[in-house]
Amino acid sequence: MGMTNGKRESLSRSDWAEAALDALASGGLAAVAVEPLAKALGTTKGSFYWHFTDRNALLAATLELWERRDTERIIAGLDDTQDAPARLRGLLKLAFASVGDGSAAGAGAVELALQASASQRLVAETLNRVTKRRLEAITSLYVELGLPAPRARDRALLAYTAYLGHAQLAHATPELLPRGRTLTAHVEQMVDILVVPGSSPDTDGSRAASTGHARQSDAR
Amino acid sequence: MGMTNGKRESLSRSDWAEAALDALASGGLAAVAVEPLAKALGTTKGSFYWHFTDRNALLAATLELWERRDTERIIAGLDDTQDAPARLRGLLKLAFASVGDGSAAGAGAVELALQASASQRLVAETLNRVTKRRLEAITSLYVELGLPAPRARDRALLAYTAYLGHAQLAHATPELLPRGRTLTAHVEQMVDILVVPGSSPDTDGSRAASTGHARQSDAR
DNA sequence: TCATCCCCATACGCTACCGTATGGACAACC
DNA sequence: GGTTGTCCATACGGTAGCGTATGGGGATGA
Repeated sequence: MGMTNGKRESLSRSDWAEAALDALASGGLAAVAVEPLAKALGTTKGSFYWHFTDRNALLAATLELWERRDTERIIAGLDDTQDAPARLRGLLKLAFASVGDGSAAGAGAVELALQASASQRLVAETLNRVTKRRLEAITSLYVELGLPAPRARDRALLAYTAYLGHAQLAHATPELLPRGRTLTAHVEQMVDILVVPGSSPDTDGSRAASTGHARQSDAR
Repeated sequence: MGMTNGKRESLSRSDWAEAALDALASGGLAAVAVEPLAKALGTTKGSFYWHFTDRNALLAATLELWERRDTERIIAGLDDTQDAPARLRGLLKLAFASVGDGSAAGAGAVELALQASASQRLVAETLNRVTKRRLEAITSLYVELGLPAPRARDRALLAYTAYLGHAQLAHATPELLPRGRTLTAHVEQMVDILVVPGSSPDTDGSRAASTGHARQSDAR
């Protein structure tokens, strides 16, 4: 009971949830299906319906797993040792970069799948919680930057909105995004535009941040 | 042959495509299914398989219908009588607004459905064409604003990215978006940030727009 | 050694959808 | 008024997935 190691012993509830999360990331919500997952795990439905009552139960477990990890991730992503502008820049750059450089399914795959299936109540609810949490985190960073609360909220919305759209583009039409160095330059530029502090453009010089976007020179 | 009026005569190919487009907008790609559509049209599969060889053929017709309309729409959306900044602002505001004020499925419903199903080759291809076309249109507007080509492209990407993300938010988690007047204000602000020309912050005074972002126009 | 319980395999029925086959209703035309 | 062609209804077989039922293997404890 509670063996979380995955040799080839008997499967556990979380093994199924893990596999379901993978399937969700790569095949969308429809891929979270009992029989295909059983095949992928090298077992049969018999196993599944012992651990779960329902496909819906699996879905719930999967969503919870994702939500928990995401919450941890967002907390870990905020490096307390830096000041507000650096943290904001870092967070945004990390988010935009994690989307997937153009080829393989990046970190945002799950959220895109969920976004697409927001008609499901369970999905909609977790999505709401996660999005709310993220928006609050970004908003508070903008507040630390000196923006008044409502404006900070607006900026956070814009930033998150850009993140979502970027993930969409990277997933659906990667050919239309720049690649390689040009991509990172583009991300850098977006972050620049999204961050623009109210007054001081660069508080500390310690950060080598905004590498050399200055001119966006490279014509490629 | 070619009767496009929709009394209760015999159905035509485009009747099916039309219905499929509706289904696509409201129920996603999975809703473009023969038997359900037949039920919705008050007929049976027999009719469908007379007009189409395949479900795939229906999909192709539906995508083509959408693409054609979208192309017309984007052309119509660009009002030639105005100058570049006004056209850009108008286009963006129209796009952001058409997303759906928060309740019913707005104009962007189809694209979101397609975005979610970009694994399908047919979908990916049309999506590519449409996105490419849109990006080019936005880019050329930024060029008219005086930006050099590569920067214009970057700004266009950011703007389109914001549009996509906004549509996502409006569709999946509308509760997290402001509503009513606050929403329009937010859109206005986003457009302000997205438009910021390289040099002249406000070419024409006719626009009462830019609510108050006045400063923080990036030096450079 | 035998009973018990955990974990899984197999077989079954059910639903939803695809695509095919076939036969008609109905109008147009000769 | 029979023929032809258009358009649709119905019936059939096939696949994929859900959920249930039932039985069995294997460890564990008495």
